[in-house]
Amino acid sequence: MADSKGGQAGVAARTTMIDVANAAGVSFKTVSRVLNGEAYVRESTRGKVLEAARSLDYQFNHAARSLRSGSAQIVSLLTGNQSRAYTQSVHLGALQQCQQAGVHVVVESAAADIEVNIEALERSLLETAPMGVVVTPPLCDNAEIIALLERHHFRYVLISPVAPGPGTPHVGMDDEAAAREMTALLIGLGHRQIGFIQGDPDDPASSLRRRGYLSALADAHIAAEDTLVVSGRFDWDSGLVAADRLLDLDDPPSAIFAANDDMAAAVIAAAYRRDMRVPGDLSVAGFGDTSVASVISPQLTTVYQPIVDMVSEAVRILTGVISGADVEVTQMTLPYRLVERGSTGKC
Amino acid sequence: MADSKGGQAGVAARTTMIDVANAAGVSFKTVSRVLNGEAYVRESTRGKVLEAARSLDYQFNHAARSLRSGSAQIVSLLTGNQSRAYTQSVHLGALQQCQQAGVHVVVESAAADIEVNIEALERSLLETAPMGVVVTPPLCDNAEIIALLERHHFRYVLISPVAPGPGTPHVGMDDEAAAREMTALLIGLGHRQIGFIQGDPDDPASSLRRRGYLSALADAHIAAEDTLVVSGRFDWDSGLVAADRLLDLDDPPSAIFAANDDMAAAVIAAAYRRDMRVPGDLSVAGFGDTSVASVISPQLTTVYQPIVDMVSEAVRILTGVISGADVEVTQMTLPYRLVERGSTGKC
DNA sequence: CTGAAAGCGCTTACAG
DNA sequence: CTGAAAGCGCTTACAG
Repeated sequence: MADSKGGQAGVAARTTMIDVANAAGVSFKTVSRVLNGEAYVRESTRGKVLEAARSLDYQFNHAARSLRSGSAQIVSLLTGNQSRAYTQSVHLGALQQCQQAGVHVVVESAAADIEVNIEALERSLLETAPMGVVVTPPLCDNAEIIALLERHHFRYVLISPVAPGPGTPHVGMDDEAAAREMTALLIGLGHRQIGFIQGDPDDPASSLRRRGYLSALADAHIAAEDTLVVSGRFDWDSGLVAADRLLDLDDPPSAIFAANDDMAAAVIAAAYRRDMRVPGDLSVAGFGDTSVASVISPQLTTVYQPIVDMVSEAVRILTGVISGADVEVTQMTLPYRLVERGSTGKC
Repeated sequence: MADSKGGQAGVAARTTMIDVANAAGVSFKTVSRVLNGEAYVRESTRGKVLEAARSLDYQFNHAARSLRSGSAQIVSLLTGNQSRAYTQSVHLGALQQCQQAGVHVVVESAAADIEVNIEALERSLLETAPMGVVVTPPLCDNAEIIALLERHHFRYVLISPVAPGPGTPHVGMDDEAAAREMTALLIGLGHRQIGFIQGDPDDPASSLRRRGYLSALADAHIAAEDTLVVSGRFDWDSGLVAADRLLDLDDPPSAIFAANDDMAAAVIAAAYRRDMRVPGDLSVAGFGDTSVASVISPQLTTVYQPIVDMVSEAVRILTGVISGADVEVTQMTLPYRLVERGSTGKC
């Protein structure tokens, strides 16, 4: 009775900018300004609006925005030449979060030969006018791409960059710590002669993992031997070649740690071809916990890498203009996890 | 000069329902009716509107609809317990198409024990009120689920059902023909003693593939032997057991065709454990062309199954109310493709 | 079977 | 730094 305005009793009407404006004592236009991160809003006003939005549990209406603004919000996904499993995970993470934010995903895949395509990329980005760009490995460590993004003032978040500049928004995991921990696990099993297969020697992620490997050896006072570190290119074939190099050594390793699962799978294949048993004669560890890890024999001991979540968080940073926090969090390190399966055993 | 109405020259204004209405000579409300598939529209009117929409290349504005109607459009994804790779592909296909249609995806995963969960599923579906439901294997052949969907008049599309009722909307591929062709490939390589590893014997998809296998044998006048068909459960472990059963036969097969890639990977593992070479001593073929197929040694000869596309098409059927066609296409068979890699060779 | 009016929740200019 | 007005393209009742 007290409230005789329209609206059905019991049905909570959606909270709109107008409600937030009333609660904050400003016009709804000001609410719009704050929520869109526009300049020229007094700091105290901004605080009141954010506080009101939070206490009313205000949900932004993306449909209304895109109807009025006449253009869909877009997040661009810059992907390089990773494995199929990796790329699928990246797409999934982006799509999941974007659909929730009412944002569209546009995939810009850059081939290996960046130099040739950088102009096409620039044109496409300018045309698409994304509200943000997610840059995945190995592109996230490409100075030319970062420079391009900076030049045009695109907002962006890097996934798993090795050397992000100070303040550069990024989401990743601690590759070095993960590799160190995995190496320590092997050492704990009694292995002293541990081989490491990296990706391209100058691949950023790969070098972090190698660093972790070396530091675990140092921690255990095991001398690192150059011959025990060989290079692949992250694919299965190169992993096979690398494994053979290690197993052909005069003093071959009793355990091999590969910088990704595909190469680790190849190590197991190489062992079988030599009638070596895994883990009886050779322990094998991978990195990534991709789907291959659980469908090879024996199943692979590896590091779970939260790719879907990393990309998801990156999109959240890009799309989440309304954050309660005073300082927006734009750098995150997500937890990894060691997954011990059948491919590793005591020495 | 002739057109002095507002709007910037050169910038094509978006085509709206009003434009379509003018072109068709009806009110825009009628256009809305037609495009939403409402009843009570004269057939001739419907035709005119559809024709006008097509010739003007009208694009429906989802933002406007959800703003006005106050609720997001939702497609539900009913997924059972398939492999991780399969599920990821399903999600990807749905998300890709839904984002384009401005529709949200809600995932309803049903555990193996349907009976227990059917009520929860019903409640959730009623609450979500999706505009359509995509049902993936093995749920797509569950009579109880179909009955539930029919009872509440949900629109739905089945993915790869084995025995869809007449007129039941579904998207799939010809599993039987694919299996027949793969078996014929093995026969063409000189194999006569060919083992087959199915999933659960009563799994619908599995039985189609077995049928294809048997019919290829018949085509080649090769007598089928019961001992050469063994059952797994689609996972790696069961594939290993099944492979051992086949290889332990007095007259073991020279080739083994597994009903999915995971089990085929296990066959290769089983062969290595016996010091058999693949394909030298044993040819192995899989089904699916999932990511594992290219990261095992040797790489797997298999059947490419377009899961992402199948789900994508299913969503398109569910969301695409405006179809130019007079009769809406709700049944599709997508092409498969044999992928010959290193795991098969001459006998 | 078809139509005229109102309004969903925002952003876009424009004005102070 | 802040606000009042108009309108994006549809759907919802309601009326014929």
